[in-house]
Parts: sequence; C-alpha cells; structure tokens
Amino acid sequence: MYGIIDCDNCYVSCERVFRPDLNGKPVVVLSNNDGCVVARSNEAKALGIKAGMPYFKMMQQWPDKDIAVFSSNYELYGELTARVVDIIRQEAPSYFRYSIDECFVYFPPLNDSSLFTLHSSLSEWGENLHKKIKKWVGMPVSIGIGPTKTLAKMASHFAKKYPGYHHCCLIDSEEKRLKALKLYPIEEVWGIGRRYAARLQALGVKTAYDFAQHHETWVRNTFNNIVILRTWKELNGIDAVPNEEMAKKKSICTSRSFSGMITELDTLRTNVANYAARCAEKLRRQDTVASIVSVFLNTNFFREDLPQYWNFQEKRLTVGTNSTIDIVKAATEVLHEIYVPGYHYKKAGVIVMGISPTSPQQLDLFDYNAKDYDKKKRLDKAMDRINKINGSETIVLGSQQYTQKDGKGRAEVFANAIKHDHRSKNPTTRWSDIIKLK
DNA sequence: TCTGGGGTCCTAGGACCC
DNA sequence: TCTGGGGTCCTAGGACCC
Repeated sequence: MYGIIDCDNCYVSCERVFRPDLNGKPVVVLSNNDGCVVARSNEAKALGIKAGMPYFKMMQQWPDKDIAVFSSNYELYGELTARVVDIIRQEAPSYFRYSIDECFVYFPPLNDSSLFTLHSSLSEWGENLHKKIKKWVGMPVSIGIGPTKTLAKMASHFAKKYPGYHHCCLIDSEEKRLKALKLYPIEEVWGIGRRYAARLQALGVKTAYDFAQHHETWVRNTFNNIVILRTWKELNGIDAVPNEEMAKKKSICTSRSFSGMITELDTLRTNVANYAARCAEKLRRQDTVASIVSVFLNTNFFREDLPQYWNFQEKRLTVGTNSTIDIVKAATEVLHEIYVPGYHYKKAGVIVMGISPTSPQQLDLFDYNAKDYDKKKRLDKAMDRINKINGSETIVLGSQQYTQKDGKGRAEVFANAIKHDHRSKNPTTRWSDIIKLK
C-alpha cells in the first residue's frame, strides 16, 4: 500500500502558522515579483480566485474584499515543510519526498510490519499523523492511502474534500475503489493533464471509472503511449508508476522574470551571474558537477507592441564543475553570445546539464590551472558555510553585486529589485525576525 | 503599470556504428 | 530482377507534474 501526505494550501498554511488571526479568512500567496496567485486558502477559492491569476486582475475583480496577500517566502516554506518531512520520517517505514508539499510513504505487507502493533489500522495511522503534524508544526495535511500511488492521490483529494474522513481517506477494498472512481472526474486524475483530458472527454470518458472500464487494448490503440497506460493500470489497482528513488537532478535551472525590463548588458550580466551562482550551489548541495552551462534570454511576450527576441545557447566544458567561479564565467560567456542590444528583456535563466557525481572526476591533463581545483573547492566550501550560518547571499562574487554609478561616476552597490511588497518575516531562520513574547 | 519557477519522462527521427 | 540486420546516441518536441 502507498500513502501520500499532502499539505493543505501549503504556502497559505505556512503563512498562517505565524498569523493565526488569518484562519478562516481569504488568504493568497503570490509568485515572484508579486505576479500571479500561486496559493489560495479555501476562503479565497470560494470567492472564485483562480490559481495562476495575475495579481493585478485579482485586485481589479475584488477591489473591496478583505483578502490577505503575501509575497512568496520560500525560505519560510522550505523550512516548515522540512519539519513536516522530519515527522513523516519518524512515523513511516519508508518514504520519498515528491515535491515541496507532498510526500509518498510505502507500507510493506501488513504482517511484516511492527508499525501495526501500534496502530490498529492504516486510517488510524493517518489520523494520528495528521494530528501530530498539526500540533508540532501547525501545518494541516491530507492523507490518502491506496494500493497504487494514483489511487492514494485520489484518496487524498477525498480526504481534503470531505471532513468526515478526519483528514485521512483509505481505499482498501474493491468496493471503495469502484465508488471512488465513479465520483472522480477524469481531468483530476494524477497523470491526466489538459490535453489527455480533452481527448478522453471527446471519447465519452467523463470519470476515472469510465476510463478504467475500457479494455487495455483500447487504451493502447487510442493513445499508443506507455505513460497513460500506467495511469490506467494504477486506476485498476495494478502498481505501475515506478517509485522514484529521489535520484539526483539531471538538470538544474535558476531563472527569474525581472520586475521591470532590462536593456543593459551589464545589468543582465549581474542577474545571470546570480542565477549561475545559485545553480552552482544547487549542484554542490546534491554533490554533483555539471559539464554543460546554458543561458536563455527573452523579451516580454505580453508586450505585443515591442519587438520580440528569444535565444538559448550552451557551453560545454572539458571538465565537469560545481565551482561558482567556473559556472559564473561560463554563463557570462554564453550571455555575451546571445545578447542583442536594443531589446527590452524580461526574463533570463541559467540551466546546467550533463550532471554527474562529484567523484570520481575526470580532470583535464592539459589544464595548466589544475592546481586551482582545490583552491576553488575550498573557497566554495567557505562561502557555502558562511551563507548557511548568516543567510543566503551574505557573501557573493563581485560579479554578483548589483551596482550603479553615483553622481561622481563611482559604483554604488544596491539590492536587486525583485518585487516582494508583501513578504512575511522568517522567524525560524533569521535571528533578526525572532518572535518576542511578552 | 502589473502576467512565476522549477522539474521529469517518452517518442520519433536522424546520424552514426558494426 | 535482385539491395541486410542489428544496434547506439543525440536532439527536439510534446506531454505531464508540483
């Protein structure tokens, strides 16, 4: 059996941990630059606020509503969800984290597990886990349990929707499985996206049950696609979606939209240097190196009145690296190749690929600077440590600093202007934000 | 005025190998 | 008249997920 633990309205719930006064009120969390709505409380959903809706449109549509608005604060969300995972680790025989707000657990056959000497049933296990996470972290979760991951996901939606389940829904019989399938719209099935849903509906498939009832040959012939076939099997109770071993990432991307638009190469270069440095940090955190560094650049697609430009290029390195200096250098070189003056740029990003383990590493026989490998490694280690203790970007490369000329032509450093007008504090990660009790 | 930021997997087709 | 049989690797594009 599989279980999935899913944080309810994750980002909103994180914000409410330190703002209990917002319980029961409409709350939304925005994307970077306060662009779109990415998380909504149940009250906000009830108002009709859609996921992905631009913030300015929400304000136009509900100008007078008392809606609490937060800029995204990933430092806070990352820390609180890590606490949730810590509890799951203690309570589950084995688990794998699927996303920032979801975690799968795997239950071995019943008689093999001592877990069930403590809990008489799986649903009791789930209800207790919910209580513990709510009490210890303040995060509400929904738990679904079923014979396949797809059915567990389905169960978690029922747990979310119907209070009668006490936050945990269990599909452990043929009768329950069929009942759940009949109540479940096809477009909400895990693995069925917009395109497949439209095709299926056109073929008369409205519910998960309609789909599961079709013969395997029909699915094969209609879609000729192994992914959707797995989903069909899972709905029929056959374990088919491979368990991800939480492998190391095969590509790592850091990209941002700018709050305004950028025309100057210098400013783009500073941004790209920062994204590259973030990629290097992410590589080091999973103990890997990359041998391909790529950069993309685009103008504002929403501005049809302006000329449009998009480009992407990569640089292949002889030796895989996770050194901030190396990756920033490579990214900067690529940027110079794709930058064309005269356009108003809205977004840039760095993607590193060709990822392999840090060791064993093939070095370059003909590289005269080989002695620098060690130096750079120690430098990165020192920087990572400082940034971990004192907060990210406490120490950066010079090329990462945003500067502008003052009246006398001297460079002044300033903070990068990603818009975060409604950002909450970080009481769990910043000394300056610690909550004072009276 | 204002529109996010990450990832994965599969398939078809082309280039190449013996 | 007749023109084999088996592979691998890479890339682009399309689908999906959160």
